Amino acid sequence: MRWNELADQTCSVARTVSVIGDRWTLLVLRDCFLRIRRFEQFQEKLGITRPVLADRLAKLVAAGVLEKVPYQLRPVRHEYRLTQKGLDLYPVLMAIVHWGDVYMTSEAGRPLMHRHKACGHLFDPMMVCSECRADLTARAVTVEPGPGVRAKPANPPAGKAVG
Amino acid sequence: MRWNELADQTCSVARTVSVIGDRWTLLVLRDCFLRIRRFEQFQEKLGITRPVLADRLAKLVAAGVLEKVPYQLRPVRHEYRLTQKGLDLYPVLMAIVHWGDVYMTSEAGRPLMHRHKACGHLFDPMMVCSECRADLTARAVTVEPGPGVRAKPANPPAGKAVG
DNA sequence: TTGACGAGTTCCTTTTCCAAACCCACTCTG
DNA sequence: CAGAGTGGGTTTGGAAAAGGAACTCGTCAA
Repeated sequence: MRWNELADQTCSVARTVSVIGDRWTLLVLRDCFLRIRRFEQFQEKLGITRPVLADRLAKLVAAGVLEKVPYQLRPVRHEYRLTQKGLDLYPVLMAIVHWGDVYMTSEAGRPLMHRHKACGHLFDPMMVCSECRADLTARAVTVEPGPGVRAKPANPPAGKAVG
Repeated sequence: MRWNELADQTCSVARTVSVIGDRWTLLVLRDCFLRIRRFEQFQEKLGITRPVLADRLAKLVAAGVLEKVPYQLRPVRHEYRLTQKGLDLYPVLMAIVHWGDVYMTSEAGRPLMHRHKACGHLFDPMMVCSECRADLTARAVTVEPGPGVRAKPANPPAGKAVG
């Protein structure tokens, strides 16, 4: 299966992975959330090669995750900003950061802390059920087919998730 | 930067990406959460080639995300199960699924629905602040250096996240 | 008119990935 | 007990992607 076939699958994970399922793309997005916006900044901070960076940025723009905004004319220069679609990837990035903080941190401790402006506290991200707001775990969830199940269901018709 | 250098970075995203930042790995994990456990099942459901599947499973086992458990002897056969470390990737997968449901779903609707056993409702996953339990957005969070900032800080010393 | 800057391209080498086929231990069937 | 079947992988080359360094293209400033 090639990258472009992924997007055609009847599975939200496959479709999302077709956009962000690449190591460099995820690192570029991390930097976007840390307010990096310009080609040279990305290149220096990431240590990514220029051709790969140009390719990833173009793909993210094509996917509607970033937009290219001119910040000066003569010569025209652009910066890359997260769109709302891109901002909505925040939970994905935060979930990744949190897992890394828990399982991949050196003895020195986590490299970055997060503070919630609204309540003022340092916090960890938590995933909860939208209906009852209880903490979510894999074992507490079952899956059911939705209206979009069709053709080649990469997902099974039904069943518990994990056991 | 090569894959193995990623894990050495002072950044939880980079470290996590060194484990799961690969399209096949994410799809394998998706299937793990859907209770797929055996080599042949993964291979058939994913359409992944055998060498790549063997490689990804071995890496996930090495990373402690999956464990190889014998389910029969003579001939000995193993299945791959999520460890606690692997189960804790659930928020990452759910965040990915949710974003795909919102932005990548065809007109037919989402392919899979999730039901929370505890409350009985179909739900969406939400990310909230562990301290005040309010919904989290990128704009509501600032980052600060933690104790693990050192050497080559791939993260800036401080600053708001997005604005 | 030479340099510098920002944002990319081009070109070539090295890795990594993929597809099909092959292998191996063991069991079952005739 | 020969041959086929099963589960779980390797081996082997060709295709795609990543890495590295240099080059291009407007524009301005010295």
